[in-house]
Amino acid sequence: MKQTDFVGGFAKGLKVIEAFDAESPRLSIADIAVSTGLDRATARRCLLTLVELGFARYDGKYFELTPKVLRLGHAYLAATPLPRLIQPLLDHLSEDVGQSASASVLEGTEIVYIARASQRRVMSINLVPGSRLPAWCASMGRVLLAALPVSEARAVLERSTIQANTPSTKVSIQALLAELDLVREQGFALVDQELELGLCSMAVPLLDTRGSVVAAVNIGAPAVQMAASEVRARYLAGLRHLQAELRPLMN
Amino acid sequence: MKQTDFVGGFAKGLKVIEAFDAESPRLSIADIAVSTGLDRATARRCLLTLVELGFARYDGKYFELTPKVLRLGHAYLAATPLPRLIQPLLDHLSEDVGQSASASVLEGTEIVYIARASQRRVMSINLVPGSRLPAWCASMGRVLLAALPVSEARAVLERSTIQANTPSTKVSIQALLAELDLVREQGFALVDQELELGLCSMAVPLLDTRGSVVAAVNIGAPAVQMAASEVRARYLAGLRHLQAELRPLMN
DNA sequence: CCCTTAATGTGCGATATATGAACAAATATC
DNA sequence: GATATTTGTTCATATATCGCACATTAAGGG
Repeated sequence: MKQTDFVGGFAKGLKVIEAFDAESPRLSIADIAVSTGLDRATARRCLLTLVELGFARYDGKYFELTPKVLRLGHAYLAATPLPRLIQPLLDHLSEDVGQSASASVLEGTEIVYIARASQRRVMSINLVPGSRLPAWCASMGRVLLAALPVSEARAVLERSTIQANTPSTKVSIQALLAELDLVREQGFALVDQELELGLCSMAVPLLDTRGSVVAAVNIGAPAVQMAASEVRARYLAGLRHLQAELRPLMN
Repeated sequence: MKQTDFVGGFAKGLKVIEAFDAESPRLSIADIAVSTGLDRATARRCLLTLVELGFARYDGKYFELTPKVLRLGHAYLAATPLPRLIQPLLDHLSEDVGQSASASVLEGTEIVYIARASQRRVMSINLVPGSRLPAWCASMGRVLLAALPVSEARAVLERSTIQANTPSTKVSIQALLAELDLVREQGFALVDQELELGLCSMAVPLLDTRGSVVAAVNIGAPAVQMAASEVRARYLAGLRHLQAELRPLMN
């Protein structure tokens, strides 16, 4: 790529949008300049541009994003075949088994939810398309990591911030790599309360017609109601069925 | 705003992202140039920038967005207090009544979903935060329009593309304005199969501590199970309760 | 209340970007 | 298979942006 094929102002503006998060929903010009590393003047121009376009509001002191930015994320969901194809299958599966079902893809060290059919909430946090979880401790993350060459999977794990969320959490890279071997061998991942107490989740990979892993799908169940072995017995068939249904549609 | 306080390259790049939608998930450089009105050279530079940043992929012919763009929309959901405050209340309400509950805000002529707790699917389309519906025919849209000065509400209606979705759909601006008067008077909107056959939905406005309408919340029910009058009898109290719970939190 | 410190706004030269035309390459049409 | 048409890429140049330094305003402290 040539130097002239890159629009710096665009890249900087996107960094500004990404600077807004839960810890800092309202940001001043100086805040943005610090967190993005941009010059204050540049940050200010990007912010005023966002305001002008209706993506942000300004009260003279602080900027905040408007719901219009959801348009951008939605452009992906509306435009990409995979989320649209998966959604009805997830709905069906979720209703069949009476538990929440989700689909996600790998993005760096995290999984990104691209579709979800939710039943009663089990997890402490609400998941919607666009939500992210660390790959190493999520069932779909394990499935997606297992699909990578071992060296790449290891590289992702080494870049991840690994910490024990519960007493059961596997935290050593060695243990996680061994787990990925197991996942690869059996064709599914079962995570029993490693992410959150009371949550047991099982995932399988989704393949396209060429056999490449394009996403993962999972079912989450309250661990108080059933043991991990029961989760496997009850939900594996449904997941495999969805896997088989989707495959011919993806090419 | 001064001329120099606007970053053209940023604005053009955002237009490029918005150019992707369900009808055109994969776009060539020329496609983008046409749909955005940008010069082909400029469109190309924006697209290559997106690829460089990981927001898009390029196979040498067509561009498509990657899940990374969900980051942008999610920046709003994570950063804005309203969606985060409403979500647990919606979960609770939804579970109580056994129907889906949602919250949305007005954006031009459309409502944008900012939070949702879904039960079994009633509507034909899947709704997630970021989804949009025309305001004039949705219960939350009616509530949000009713909160505007009449002249503004009329202006929005006149800009809207109004069409009969079902035999019950109110399509005349006059009828819709009368409906808004009723909504304003009774403090809620009840839409009985005007958007989609078999769907009945009721909404109330959400106010902040100063009494301004900041969003709307609704419950959707299958019309085959219950008449509109029953929807009102069963769900109004729950909606009002949520309304009262949220108000002191919004300032 | 004044002084200090920090944050925001502004003008300007250096630098990077947008433009449209020209060319090359690939498709479509006949 | 030759021609027309669309598409992608490159280039020179006019133009807009960037980042710095300075001016201005607001905030905090004694």
